Amino acid sequence: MRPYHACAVPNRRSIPKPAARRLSLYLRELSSRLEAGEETVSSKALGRSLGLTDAQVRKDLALFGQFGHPGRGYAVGELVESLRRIMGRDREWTACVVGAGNIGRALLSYDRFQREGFRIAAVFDADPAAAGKEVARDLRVRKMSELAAVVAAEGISIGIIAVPRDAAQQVADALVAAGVKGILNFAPRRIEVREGIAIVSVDFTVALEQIAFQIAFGHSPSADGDDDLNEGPDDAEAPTRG
Amino acid sequence: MRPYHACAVPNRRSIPKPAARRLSLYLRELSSRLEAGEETVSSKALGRSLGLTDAQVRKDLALFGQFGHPGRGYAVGELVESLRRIMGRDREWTACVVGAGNIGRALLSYDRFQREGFRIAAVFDADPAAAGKEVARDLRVRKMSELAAVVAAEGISIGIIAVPRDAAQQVADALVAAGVKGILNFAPRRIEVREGIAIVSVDFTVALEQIAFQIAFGHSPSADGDDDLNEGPDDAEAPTRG
DNA sequence: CTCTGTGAAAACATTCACAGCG
DNA sequence: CGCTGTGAATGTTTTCACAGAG
Repeated sequence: MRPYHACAVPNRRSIPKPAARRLSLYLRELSSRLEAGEETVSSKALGRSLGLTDAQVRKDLALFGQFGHPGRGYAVGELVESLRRIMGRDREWTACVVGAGNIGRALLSYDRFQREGFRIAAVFDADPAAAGKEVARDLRVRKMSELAAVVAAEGISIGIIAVPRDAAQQVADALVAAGVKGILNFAPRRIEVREGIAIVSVDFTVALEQIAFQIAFGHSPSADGDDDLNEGPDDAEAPTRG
Repeated sequence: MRPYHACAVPNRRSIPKPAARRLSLYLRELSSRLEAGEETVSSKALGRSLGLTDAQVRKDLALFGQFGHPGRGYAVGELVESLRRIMGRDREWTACVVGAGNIGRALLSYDRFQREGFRIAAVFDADPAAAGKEVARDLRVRKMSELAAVVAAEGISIGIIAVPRDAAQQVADALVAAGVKGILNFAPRRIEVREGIAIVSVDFTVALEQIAFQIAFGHSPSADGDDDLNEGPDDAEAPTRG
């Protein structure tokens, strides 16, 4: 009896960064197929949907255990469950948004977060004039001075930065001091955090600029006519601080 | 006399994808230093600001020509100008947003696009009830049926997809048919376009999921305590279509 | 015969380390 | 000296190709 569907995390280290990003894609595609009633899927079919080779899919999944059934493929339900556990998606995450401007408010209205198990429990803004305003379903803007207390009280583990560039690092420091374990940054600059804090950045201007570059330069960077799905938001990890 | 500050594009191919992403970071940092009045900068200083090694910075810049002055560093003004030209940032780009929901509206209000030379000239929405509404400074929502005509009339070369998942591919096809050369996609799915069309995706849920994974897994993917700035939005290039 | 898991090979990207310019 | 540009060395990720399970 081999341990099919067994160990969730064999080595617990050395997950290639690109593979980590693709995990999200696998989970999404698999969830979609599960909903559609599919019971099994081959690495080839999965790869095709996502623009990846079958070998890539198998290597990635094999990082976490033996999920496949030779000759048959992967059991969709099983795999979804395993991936959810591996990625920490089997629990609810509580987050807060800092910055009640355009981006902050758009994120608060973004249903998908809620639906996917990311609950936004609080909004903060530095502008005293904004404090107290109801900015989304039963969420009032709070003062920055309340940050630490609210993070603790609500059990917030993820902070979302939606403030202007020049305030971003300061806000990040405050979030970390308040006890969050990860930060999603929308400000257009690099954020430094001490080791052990997860940080991922999403930068609209860089994204647009990449398009401009590709058009102006007349090529997809590297790999000419090749297909190429390059998943994953900008993420930054920096030790030189703290 | 060696051709300093000469050739803008030597090989015009084989720009490593990660390098292409870092170009945006260089330009941003350099612009900031230019504004601050700095005249020269070394690869080491530049790298330090961005969490990169000096060698990396030099390699990246050397892809496009000889910009540095041995013993002195890089002339900030010169380099900014060159990078802007290389990245196509020396001209204005005209874009349109499809989808007047939360994300679409937030993007329309995002001043930075305008300031950086990306002009959003039109908004479209499939909902007939939305048509005609003024959704941002002098921009009224247009019907999807007007897409092709408006793209042509306004000289729109970039389309921004801010519609729900299930409509995204269809919208992408319409944009390409209308003549845009690049697409920025905010819908949570992979978009396929024919070769020659630039596509970059930004996926909020994947971003959050990466944070959850890092926290749940208790590691930064690969490279343990190492510093690591991984710039760049998800981008997708797919040939298998059209 | 289909499809996985996985070593071995290839491709790709980063860092090192140094010659050479100013 | 300080600093660039770059070949050579190292490290990382992807692809290949095949043994073995069902």
